[in-house]
Amino acid sequence: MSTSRPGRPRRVERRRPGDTPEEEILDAAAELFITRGFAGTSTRLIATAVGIQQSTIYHYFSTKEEILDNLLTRTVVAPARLAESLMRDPERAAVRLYAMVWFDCRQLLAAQWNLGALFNLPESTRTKFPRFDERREYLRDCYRALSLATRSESSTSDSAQWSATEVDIAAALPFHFVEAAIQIRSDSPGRVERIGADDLATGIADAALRALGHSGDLTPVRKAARQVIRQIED
Amino acid sequence: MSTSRPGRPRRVERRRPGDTPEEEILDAAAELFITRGFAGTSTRLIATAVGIQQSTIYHYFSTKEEILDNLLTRTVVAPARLAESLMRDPERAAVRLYAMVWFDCRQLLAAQWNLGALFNLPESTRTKFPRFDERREYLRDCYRALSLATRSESSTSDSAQWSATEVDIAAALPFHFVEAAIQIRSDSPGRVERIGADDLATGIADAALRALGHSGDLTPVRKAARQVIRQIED
DNA sequence: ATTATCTATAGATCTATAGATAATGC
DNA sequence: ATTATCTATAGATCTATAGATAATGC
Repeated sequence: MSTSRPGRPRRVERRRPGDTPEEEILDAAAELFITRGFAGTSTRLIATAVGIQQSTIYHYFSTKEEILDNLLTRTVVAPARLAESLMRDPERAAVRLYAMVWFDCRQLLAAQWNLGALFNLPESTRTKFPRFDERREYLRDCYRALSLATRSESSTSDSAQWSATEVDIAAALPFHFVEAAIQIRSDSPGRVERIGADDLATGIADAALRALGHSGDLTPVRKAARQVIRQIED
Repeated sequence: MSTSRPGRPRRVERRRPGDTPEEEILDAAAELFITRGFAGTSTRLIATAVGIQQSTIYHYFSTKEEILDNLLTRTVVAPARLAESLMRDPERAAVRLYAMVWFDCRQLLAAQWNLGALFNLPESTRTKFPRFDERREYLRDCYRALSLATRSESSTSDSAQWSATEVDIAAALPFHFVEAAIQIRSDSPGRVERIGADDLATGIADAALRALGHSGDLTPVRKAARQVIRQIED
């Protein structure tokens, strides 16, 4: 097994994680798109961060947009896959919603880069990335469906009656609470490191259930949710 | 009172809201920065949207960054002013927190453009805008302080004990729930129009209190919060 | 005289393409 | 022969400046 491969050697040794040049480029692009934006990151800057020449990028990606497309899609694939499983799971809605919020927050908080910040780039929302858009919309629908079901479950034991509008709004919120993880990580990365991705994800998932009117002790829901995730991951 | 002012006339008639050229430029820049990002918006594009030549912008702003600085600062001034008043107010913390969340969400949802989306531009977070950074940090601190105080108030009547970490995380969330208003508005502007800024702000403020463990009927808090805002606004 | 606008442009980018070069592998 | 990289560059931007011009106002 030789360490060297065919092709002209680089002038600079490799400095980025990733087994292939594609991975190295995506890693550098992720860091730069997040900190400087898409339009604010030149292909030359990405190349320099990888340690290759600007034009070498085009051996692997045919446009700059294709790089962003790759990054956007990979951040949304795992959450959407989990969501699919959860929609078929027989558990209570509260547990499934909790599992989804917790899993997605955890991924966003623990990944090497704060990839969720890419969702907020203006360039991501111009419907140039249909794969990403489709998966993200599906995710939003799952969040809404499970939120509505969770609300129904707890409305029986709840003292206060909610209006249709109140329910409609509350059902839209858990999806956006997940984005709070992204914001917290970009606003104060120190806090994330101090608290840890697991506990922070737990806090956000707790908040999602409470916002839907689930009062009282959440310990059983937390336990059941982790159990569900463990089952699905195997 | 003559309608025409000194100086060479424009080749195109005015098409933007705003009494001064500065306001016209800021209005166009807001729309474009939000939809295409800062680096993705050229000064030529802003000028075209206003109906002036590219270089005319530099008669009013000395750099492109100065335009963004203006927009960022103006979105954070009113919330910070309200926060200052609320920190001195004798009302219960829950009511003051509710008032702050409701007011800020409402402003973000009802303004002409979704200016809050500017916070998420990567260019906004590079500490190039000290006025904005300082006011935003102050706002975050106020949110945290009122959230902690709210939690203390309700912990006496609450069945479940919260750990220090749980309280720490929960206290950070209401600030980010306000950002959910921004996300909802950029993701689905139709929903905002259908529901209305007032009701959506109410739903988010409700969620903030519930996330802090405030269970039960929120009607009295809502009423008191609007009362507090009305007092301060006069 | 003062002002707001215009025209023109310098110098610095930036994306993507064309084609040369230096390795491996058969 | 195949491949990954390199060098070079065309053509299209983009920001900011210099200086001309067409109004008002004294």
